[in-house]
Amino acid sequence: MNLKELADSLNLSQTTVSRALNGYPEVREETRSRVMAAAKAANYAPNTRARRLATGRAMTIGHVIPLTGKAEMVNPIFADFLIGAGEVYAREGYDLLLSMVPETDTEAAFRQLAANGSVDGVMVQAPQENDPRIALLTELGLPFLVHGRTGDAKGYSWLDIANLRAFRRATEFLLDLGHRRIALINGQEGFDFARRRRRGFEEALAERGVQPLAHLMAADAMTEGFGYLSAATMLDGPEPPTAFLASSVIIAIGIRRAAGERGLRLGRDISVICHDDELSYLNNDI
Amino acid sequence: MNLKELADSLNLSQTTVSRALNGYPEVREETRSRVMAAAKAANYAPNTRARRLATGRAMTIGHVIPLTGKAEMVNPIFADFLIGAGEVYAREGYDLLLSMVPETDTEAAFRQLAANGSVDGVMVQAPQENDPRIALLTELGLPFLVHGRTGDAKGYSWLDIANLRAFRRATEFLLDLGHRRIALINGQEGFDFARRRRRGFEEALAERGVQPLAHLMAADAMTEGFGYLSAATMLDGPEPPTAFLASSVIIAIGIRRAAGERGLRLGRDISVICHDDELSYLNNDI
DNA sequence: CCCGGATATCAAACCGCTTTGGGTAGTTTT
DNA sequence: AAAACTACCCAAAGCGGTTTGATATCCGGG
Repeated sequence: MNLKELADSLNLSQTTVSRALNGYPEVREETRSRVMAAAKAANYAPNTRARRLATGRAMTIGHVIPLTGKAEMVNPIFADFLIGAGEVYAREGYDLLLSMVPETDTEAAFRQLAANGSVDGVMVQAPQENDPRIALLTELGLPFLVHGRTGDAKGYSWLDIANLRAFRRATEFLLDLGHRRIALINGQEGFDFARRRRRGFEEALAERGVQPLAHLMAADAMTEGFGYLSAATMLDGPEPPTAFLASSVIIAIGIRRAAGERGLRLGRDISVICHDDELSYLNNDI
Repeated sequence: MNLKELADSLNLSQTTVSRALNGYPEVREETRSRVMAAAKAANYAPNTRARRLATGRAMTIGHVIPLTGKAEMVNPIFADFLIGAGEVYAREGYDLLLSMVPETDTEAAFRQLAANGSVDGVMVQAPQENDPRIALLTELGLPFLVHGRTGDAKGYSWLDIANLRAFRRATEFLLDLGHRRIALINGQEGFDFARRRRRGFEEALAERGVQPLAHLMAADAMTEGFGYLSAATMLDGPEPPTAFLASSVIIAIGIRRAAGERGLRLGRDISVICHDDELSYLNNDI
């Protein structure tokens, strides 16, 4: 059933039926309800492809996921973000287009999206310092929103959390508990969020006159293995940490493994604070 | 730059340009290369919306993710599957449309997709016994592929792994090692894969004349907390297991936590085999 | 009674591509 | 030399909606 057939069956023009369905005012209420009823009865839904061509809007937001060897973009936090974004889009009548491309092809992918008009805008996740995607998208005129920020965060829209403050406060909390050898196991430094977190950590230490120890700071893709190896090395070292600050619950699980192997119990022998610890399948409260 | 402009600039008809770009034979090689060059120079990409309307194909596969309270569909295995599917689609020129809907709205979502033609087909994940989605999609005539299977697995296309055999073999392996009290911590029984896994487990036990113990079997959404609580209960019980079979690495992490708290070391004091243990950020080899 | 202004509806243009159904040379058959 | 192909190219008709620019009717004001 398409618009023409529906209109014919009602002895109305396509114009009127279209307007009735889309809530335009220039149609009598009685006519509108007749149309609505007929549409519902016929199980009519406007063809998305036609509507998109006619309106010039794709009603779709693109997420371009660069596939690197590293796990960063496939990590569970990003997956959760994706789900949340999808929910919001759906609520507003937008679709979510997921585009998986080898990292080296991201630029081509964006150019493609901009040229072929299959999305109205894109989400940019995990920006690096001076992320080339921002300049590219600006040049292409393809609307975008950055999840995170970079540089002076000027000239584009972004949404972010207070990474620096979160880590400063967490560090202060550990310092208040008396810890002096605090380890930071962070995400890859290339990412803005990781740098902000480190700054927060360092600022808090500096404020209390505590020297940050290079051997108690690690940064890499946030995997369990990385958390484990880093923690193991630190714990076996000459000046082992008494507390850990982890950038992800996945890292924290690795820390727990390393600690456990050494007979250390979290919360008793050693303190761990971890960020991004709310994953549906990794509940943090049992 | 659209097709008309490109054609005009080349003094050719839209027909010829379109055919040249799409590799049709009725166009001279010289003309084709001229067109190709001009298209590249002008950075021309056919408008997706128009192309989709004209061809009647959406060039898009839909994944409808029901949002339940439970974590099942958001679990990392599904996320990994999504990434993999997206890669394949991209390779074939297809997009991946992600649709997050409250579980109660799945039927409406599928009807919508079928009526408005925004996808050419959909992927159905984690089927339950006699999954209503299969009947619905068949009725709607919307092509679909089931990841997993259910019932007699007849009358539709599916792809699946050998769940039953994997768990039978894993169980046999543990039996060979001398284990007799083996625990199974499984996914929700509503899902076909979980039932198959249990069958494999039970068949292996039966073959060796070992009684399956009800208190050593648990099934629920595969979270870390569930793995932890189940393992803790079992280990503290009167007949604790000497080995665990886990349906997911997430569950296994919970088992490890419970074991660790009780001074048990995996691989030394207790054996654990887990399925779906290959997640990029949860490397299993360190 | 005529005119201006709502109100409700319609025919047709348009979005940008694909595809159908010719047409025109030039070449080969008969 | 006419008939039958072939190789290339084109105009125009879709695809199924939205939107523009009329048209027809009715009503109140001057």
